[in-house]
Amino acid sequence: MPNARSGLSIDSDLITSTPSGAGFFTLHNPTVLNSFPLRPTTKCNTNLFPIPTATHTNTTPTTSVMDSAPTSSPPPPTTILFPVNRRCSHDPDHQDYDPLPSDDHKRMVVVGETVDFFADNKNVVKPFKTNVDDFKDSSSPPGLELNVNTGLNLLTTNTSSDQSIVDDGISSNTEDKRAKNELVLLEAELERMKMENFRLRDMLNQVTSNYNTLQTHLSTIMQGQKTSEAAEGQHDQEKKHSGNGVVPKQFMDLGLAAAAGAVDTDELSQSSSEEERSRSPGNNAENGNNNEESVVVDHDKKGLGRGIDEREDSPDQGSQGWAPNKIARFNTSKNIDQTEATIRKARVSVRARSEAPLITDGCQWRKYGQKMAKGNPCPRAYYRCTMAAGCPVRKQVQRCAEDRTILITTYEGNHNHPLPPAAMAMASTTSSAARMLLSGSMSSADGLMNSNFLTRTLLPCSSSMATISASAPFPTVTLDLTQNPNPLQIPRQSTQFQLPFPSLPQNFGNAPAAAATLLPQIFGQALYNQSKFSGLQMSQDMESNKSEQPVQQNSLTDTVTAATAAITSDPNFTAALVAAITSIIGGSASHPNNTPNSNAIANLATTSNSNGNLTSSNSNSNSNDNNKIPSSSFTGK
DNA sequence: CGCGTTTGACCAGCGC
DNA sequence: GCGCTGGTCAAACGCG
Repeated sequence: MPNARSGLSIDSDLITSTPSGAGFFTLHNPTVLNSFPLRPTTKCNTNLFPIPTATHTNTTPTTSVMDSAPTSSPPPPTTILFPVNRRCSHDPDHQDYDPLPSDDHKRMVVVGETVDFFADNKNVVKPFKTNVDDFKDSSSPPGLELNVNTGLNLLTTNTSSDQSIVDDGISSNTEDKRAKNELVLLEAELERMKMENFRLRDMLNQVTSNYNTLQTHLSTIMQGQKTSEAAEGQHDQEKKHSGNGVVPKQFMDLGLAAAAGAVDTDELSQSSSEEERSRSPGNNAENGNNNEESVVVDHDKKGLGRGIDEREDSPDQGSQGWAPNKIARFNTSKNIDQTEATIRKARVSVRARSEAPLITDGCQWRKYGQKMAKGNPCPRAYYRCTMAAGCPVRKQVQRCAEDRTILITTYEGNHNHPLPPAAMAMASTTSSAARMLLSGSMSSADGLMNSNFLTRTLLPCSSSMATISASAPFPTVTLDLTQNPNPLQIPRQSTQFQLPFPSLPQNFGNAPAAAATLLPQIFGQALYNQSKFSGLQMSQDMESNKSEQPVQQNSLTDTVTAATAAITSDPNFTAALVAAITSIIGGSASHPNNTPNSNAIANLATTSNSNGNLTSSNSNSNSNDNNKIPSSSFTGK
């Protein structure tokens, strides 16, 4: 079980970054992460309804807080903490705990009692009463009268000890009035805060309600998609049996399932039908001229029967005794695997100028093979993710034939485990690319509409930073971080569009590996947004047929549209991006050893597995005899 | 000794 | 059907 160890503890791996086995979690740069404008931040503001600090500050050290929570750390102080009841009940036990001078205490208690009392009488406040006579107004509502009386009684009671000091009538009255005014103001302020809290609470409830509604709506959409998938799958099967397979449709169906990420029992019928096809050599043979179909079916076979599950449990290796459970596991996991297999078809290729044998992407990889690829004297190395057992993610690393300083890393698949922040970038890139491309295939048979649509909507600028190919056999997103687009890549692409980061390339020369590490984060988010957007667009299209909550859907789509368009077209985004990268690069240059940035850069620049196999260990291994090459072919320059 | 890499072999798809 | 090619496997090997 080669993955057993590496899958144990992500955290420890993250921190310690094992020197061997390509453990290189290096992008722990808070500056970059924080300055990255698209990084989603989910804050849970627990202080949504704060209590006025003024009142609170005055009362914090009183016995009321201590009495309320004598042993444990006090919770965020609220009006509840004020011991109104205790004081009112004159509990003698708590008198002893009062450390305050009597005067201070009086004031505390007055405020506290009033506050607490108002908590139970929210709707009876006249916030700005300043005249004592108003409190004595007999026409006041009962609640208010209660308030007034309470305040007065408390004040009277608690100031009784001061009678000896303030004995004369006029000054006493003046002081009284002033105190009452103060009290009333405080009450009014408190009430205002309460009302504000109520409003905020309402807003929160509304937001939550909207969120739940949208979630339900999304589920409904997914359900509808799955239903249509099943129908389409059956339709395709019929067509295939009649010798008229519809290749894009087949791809679309799987892509839809993949994009939806839905794994439900509802898919069982469809999955089984597809599985029948994939397991039926007759059908495959009949459609042998259909390359796309073959790819899909074969991939299913490999991913399900051999590729993924076998990697987890190695049924052919005999020692695990997996075979008896094979059918059961096949059935239970086939939906997931099918989705996964489809996602795996989409690839993200990152071209970066780097002397390092690998670009740092935050994941742990284990090399499992190396081969010579046709047309490239440099061998291609195959890696699989070892952060979790059975993670289906693979990557291929190969130097560009034309310019061996360019490292081409191709990612495939979705991680099935939590990822560190540094790895989230590439993971989101790959998964988003897969979803985007597959959803693009869904939106139109050739994927052109989606690409063009996204180009218009999200990518108003133009550069040669990234290209997306929806062409067969695998839809591929190529992120070119080398500023010079690969001349070999572009002609192959049937459709392409570019992501706008015009200011970045000049920085890459200074720290290509850093750029190669950071950029996937950016692209990943961009692609993620595009994916979401395209998905929403698709959902909207589907929903428009159903006429179900069109306003809400439009609203959501518009919101996303506006947000993504603003983000991607906003020059501030590019500026922030440049600043982030510059901070890394600059930090590296000026602080070679100490700063986190420099650590990141150091790791980025020297990143490799312990063996540095791509550069130094010859990598002339080559299973195909007709592809053998000199051992120095993979050493970059 | 454990773990990761190396590397020859194997398998399957695809084109001719 | 055959050969080419890409992808993967797994025993051997090396390193710490």
